[in-house]
Amino acid sequence: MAQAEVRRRIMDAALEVFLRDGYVGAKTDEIAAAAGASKQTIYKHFGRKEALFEQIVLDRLTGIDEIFQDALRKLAAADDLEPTLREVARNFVHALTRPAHLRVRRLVIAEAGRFPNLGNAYFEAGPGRVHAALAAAFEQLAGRGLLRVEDAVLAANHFTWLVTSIPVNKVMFCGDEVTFRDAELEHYADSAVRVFLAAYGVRVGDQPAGQ
Amino acid sequence: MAQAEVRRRIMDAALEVFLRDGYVGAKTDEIAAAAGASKQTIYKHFGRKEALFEQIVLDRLTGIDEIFQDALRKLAAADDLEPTLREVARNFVHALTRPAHLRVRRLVIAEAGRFPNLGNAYFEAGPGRVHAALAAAFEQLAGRGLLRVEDAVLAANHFTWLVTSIPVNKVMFCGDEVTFRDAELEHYADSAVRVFLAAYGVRVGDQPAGQ
DNA sequence: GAGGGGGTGTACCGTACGGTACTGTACTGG
DNA sequence: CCAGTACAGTACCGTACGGTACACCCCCTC
Repeated sequence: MAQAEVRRRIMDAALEVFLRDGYVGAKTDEIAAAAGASKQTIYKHFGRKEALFEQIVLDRLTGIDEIFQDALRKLAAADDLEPTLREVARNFVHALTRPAHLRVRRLVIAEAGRFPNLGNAYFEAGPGRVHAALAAAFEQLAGRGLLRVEDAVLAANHFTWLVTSIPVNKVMFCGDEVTFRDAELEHYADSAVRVFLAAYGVRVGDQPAGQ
Repeated sequence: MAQAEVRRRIMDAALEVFLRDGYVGAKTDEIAAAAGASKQTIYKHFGRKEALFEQIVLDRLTGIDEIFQDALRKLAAADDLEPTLREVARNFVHALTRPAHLRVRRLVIAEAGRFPNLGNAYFEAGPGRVHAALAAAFEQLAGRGLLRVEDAVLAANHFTWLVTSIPVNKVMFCGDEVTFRDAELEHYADSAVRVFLAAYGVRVGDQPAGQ
């Protein structure tokens, strides 16, 4: 039963070629060569180039957010907010700046015009889910008087983009060879948390859970 | 002397086709048809498809930041910080969410792998320049005791991404048919300013220009 | 009114790519 | 030992695209 293994080899090779050349620029012959497979086999498994592309991108989407779910559960239950939030932020920035993630992000953006449903699916499974989970955590924290949050989803957006925008946008334009040192990423995370808490944290003198 | 006019017609048509189909997907025949020009003329003017593409993108870069320069000069000299900052933010978010800008942004990101110099040039001429100008304004404001800013470039990044990230990222993934109502955009701008000032504004009881 | 620069239209060339057909082969189960 | 299946390899088809060549045209200038 080597079927699954061949299929995986094809998908891995195809992902690499699609990431490098884009959907139109990728050649099925090259994918076959890179996979060490026959073009015939590819078409047996996936039917059309489009289907292969969609399968691959969708495949990369499953479980994007699971990495954060436990961190966010911990966050919602945290008593010591600032260090926990800082940990979440560092978590975020490290995970989201991994080349494996950013290259897919670039590819999806690039092909969002040709595959609108893929763009939507990516946004839904990625930022959408993360924002929702983060907003839920913020609401719990607000309920416990540890955060002053009026619009939790907005706050989740602010947090996420504060943490990740600088490195992510740089890579979007300047390619994958841009890398960041850990200290740099953590500086982004920490300063984002500082800004976030200045706006949404409770300060001495505030009423416990007021808006 | 219709030379310049034909050239412009070609560039306009080519931009449209490139934006719709990407670099590889765009067909020179189609560009010629859309421009009402002959393919021969295109190749007389630009030589190769790559050169045409680069010219067009570079052409869209000139003067990106000029829109903001006067607003930022006004900001640096402002006495009443919050409303001025809010005006700048609304300015930003309206300008950057114009389809004409976002589609080019998507295109550049999409082709950053194939044209690395274009990605760099875009980042330099766009976000780079804006961040630099904004940072200069923040430093002046900090010098006048109206802002508490340690790292002005970081603060400029925070401001910019706080203001624009939500709509910009949505469009990146979900295509150009996503539009925003003015009220929505201004809500993003205002809430971004609120967060920014909570972190970087001076509060009663702060020493005049302290860190 | 001859000449030339800049343009259009079209036919064309070479190549390359998505997708298919065909052959041969290794493995697997009965 | 046989049948079936999944695969590699390769040749192939049709089409399409980047780029060029050629014929013709308009307009301006001397």
